[in-house]
Amino acid sequence: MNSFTEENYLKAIFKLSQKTNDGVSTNAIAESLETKASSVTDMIKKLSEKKLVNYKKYQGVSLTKKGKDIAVSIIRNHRLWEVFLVEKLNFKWDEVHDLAEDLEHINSKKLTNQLDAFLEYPKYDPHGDPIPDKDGNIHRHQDITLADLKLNEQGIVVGVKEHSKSYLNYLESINLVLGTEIKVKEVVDFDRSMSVTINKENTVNISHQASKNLIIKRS
Amino acid sequence: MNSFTEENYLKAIFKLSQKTNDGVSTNAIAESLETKASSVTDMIKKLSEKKLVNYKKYQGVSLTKKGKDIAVSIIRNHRLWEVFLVEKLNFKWDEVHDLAEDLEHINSKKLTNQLDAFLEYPKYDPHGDPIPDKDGNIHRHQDITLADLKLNEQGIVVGVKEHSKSYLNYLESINLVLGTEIKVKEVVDFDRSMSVTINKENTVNISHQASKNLIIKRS
DNA sequence: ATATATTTTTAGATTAGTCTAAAAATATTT
DNA sequence: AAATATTTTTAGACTAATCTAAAAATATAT
Repeated sequence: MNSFTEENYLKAIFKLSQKTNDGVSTNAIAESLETKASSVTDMIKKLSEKKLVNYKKYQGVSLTKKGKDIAVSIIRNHRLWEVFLVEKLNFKWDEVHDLAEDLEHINSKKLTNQLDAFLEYPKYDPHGDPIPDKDGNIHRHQDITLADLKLNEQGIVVGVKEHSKSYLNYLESINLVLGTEIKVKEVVDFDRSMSVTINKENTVNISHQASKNLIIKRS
Repeated sequence: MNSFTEENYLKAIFKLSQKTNDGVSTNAIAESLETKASSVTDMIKKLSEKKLVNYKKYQGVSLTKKGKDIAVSIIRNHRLWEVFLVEKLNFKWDEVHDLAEDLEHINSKKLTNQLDAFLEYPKYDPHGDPIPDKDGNIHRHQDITLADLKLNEQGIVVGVKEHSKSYLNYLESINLVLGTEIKVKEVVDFDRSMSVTINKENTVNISHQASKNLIIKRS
């Protein structure tokens, strides 16, 4: 068995490798887990002993098959629990992350799969992140954001790239939730802010900072 | 915040004080948590520092109000999760204990109360143990077991005093589940075994060991 | 009431995970 | 290519929770 701490390292390494393709650096892991580089080195050695990561001194680290399987299954747990909290227990999408961080470490294949069935095999969590299936397959959205849309193009909001409470609250305050239809009415050249129409009803102004974190499916 | 370990000590002390009324002994705690007396002494000192237990060397230990509140809320969590696992995720009553041991430590009043509401405020868990309410009140069953019933008396099975997989499996194999109506048809004097009729249908023989662990409500 | 047995506590060591400070390796600049 | 900066690793220390072995306190038996 692996400790919560080990699992959190595996998850962090998995998420960081998504971005880089390359080996993940000690410092990147330290930053992501809000710990010190020396602690990371220690833990990497331990994970390497357990054959969960590939590691050569000073060369960065990558997950082995075994390590990746664990990371993916924890992410699966996390996202299923988020769905449960929102769909069944009436939590808001900005309230579920921390609880899911704890729940994800409850280690039972049966629990995970029964929960999945109970929720009717959801494909995405409340933030639009894809839920890995039983076999660890992840169907990612195409990486198109609102900021990529040109004048008069339209799409459906299918996810967010930034998960902070403040961003999620802001989106909700302007009625921008998953499934919302959005159309670009104006693009301001100098700061890349946009005017967009939401659900063919109201029009709002959105900063580039906000639009580049909104994942869109063209429609 | 308290660690899982601290919470488990509080829970163990709470359960042991139910039985004794008196202060709980170091050895009793050690046995219940499958650890050593010396470890218990160390932890008791720590809990005492935190004002969660009353402790005087060599005099046994008892919970303070604060300690008791924590213990009860963990038991509430445990039993609510057991209901969830059985009612919503189709677990059997002999499969849920270990998972609930983990889930009980997820610390969120909101989660607990929303789960309670989602389950429609159950009063008992799948083994008939009472679920403490929001304010920590516990409505215990009267302590009558099948072994207390006389010839021709009858009652409803409302709980078990022994939670081992083997006992629970045995009960299920003879169709003895919560809610079953049971009537004493014969009591064998020398070994106190009984013949009982289950749901007015079939009649089975039950050892004293089995009957004294079955909690009954007279009917 | 003294001797013996049991229980509880203390002393000192161990393991997991973390940290700081310094050393070693790698990367960047001039 | 040497000097400087950055990153990574090592060395050694700390805390939480545990353990074994021995000492101290309490309980039981004769």
